[in-house]
Amino acid sequence: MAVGPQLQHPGAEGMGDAFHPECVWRDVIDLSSRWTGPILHVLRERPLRFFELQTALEGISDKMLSQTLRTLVRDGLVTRTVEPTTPPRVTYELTTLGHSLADSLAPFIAWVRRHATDVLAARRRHDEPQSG
Amino acid sequence: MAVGPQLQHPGAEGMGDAFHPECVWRDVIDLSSRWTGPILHVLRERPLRFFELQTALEGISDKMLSQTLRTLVRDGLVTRTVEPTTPPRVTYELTTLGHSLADSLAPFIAWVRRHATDVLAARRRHDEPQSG
DNA sequence: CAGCATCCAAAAGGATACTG
DNA sequence: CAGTATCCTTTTGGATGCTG
Repeated sequence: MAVGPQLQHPGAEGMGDAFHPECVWRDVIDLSSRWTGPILHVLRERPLRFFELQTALEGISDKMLSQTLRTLVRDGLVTRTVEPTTPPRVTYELTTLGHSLADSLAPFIAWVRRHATDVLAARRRHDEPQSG
Repeated sequence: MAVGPQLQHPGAEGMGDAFHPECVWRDVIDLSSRWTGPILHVLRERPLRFFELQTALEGISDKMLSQTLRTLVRDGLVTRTVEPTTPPRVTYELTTLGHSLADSLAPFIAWVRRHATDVLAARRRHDEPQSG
């Protein structure tokens, strides 16, 4: 997704850097990763420990959870806090930046909740044989 | 991303169907596809022809453009109109549903515009060697 | 509990060539 | 112009086994 200036009408010269490959949103926040969105979303409510995230995100593997969390930490969206107990207790929490991102995703999530059935219905309609 | 009811606090029994695999947003609207978001976004301004989309979306291949558009049409988010001229003139346009989706994505896009530098800076800070 | 390493299967997606 | 078909590389991400 473009992160450049607002799109001029396509075809015009004014496209500017709106859609340069480097500006595609994927390079900034990788929503294309299966779990980035869900993790940001569950962390909105409160900080969570590793195993709590794993529970909340039914089906995520260790690998993907820690991998996605590492990216989020690296990008300044989530903090990782270790209490050096035995066993260790590691807590993940949204930063201010992460919160603002998660908030910006809320309308989209609400849209999916509200319109999932519409999309599914359209898909069914499209796929069913055009019999007379 | 969950499309179920609002998340209860994770770990509680009330998780309901919030994160069932079937409810992950990817199954409803595939934002994880590299081009779904960008296409929806450029179509917000006005209907576009195939080659106009290709121009606006610098770098997209024929294959990915037609493939992504087909999915969008199938899901009732975009209409495809063919004028049977020679050569044919095919126009893509957001449906009402598609517009509401694109609108719901706007805050996220605005966030990326505003905070891309923050993320990039955090990433640089994280990656640079922890020298003294 | 909180992970990392390795291996492997599946999906995404670009390049190229061809069609009505 | 507006695609489709095929090939092939890259990326994603699950499974399994091991560690402090």
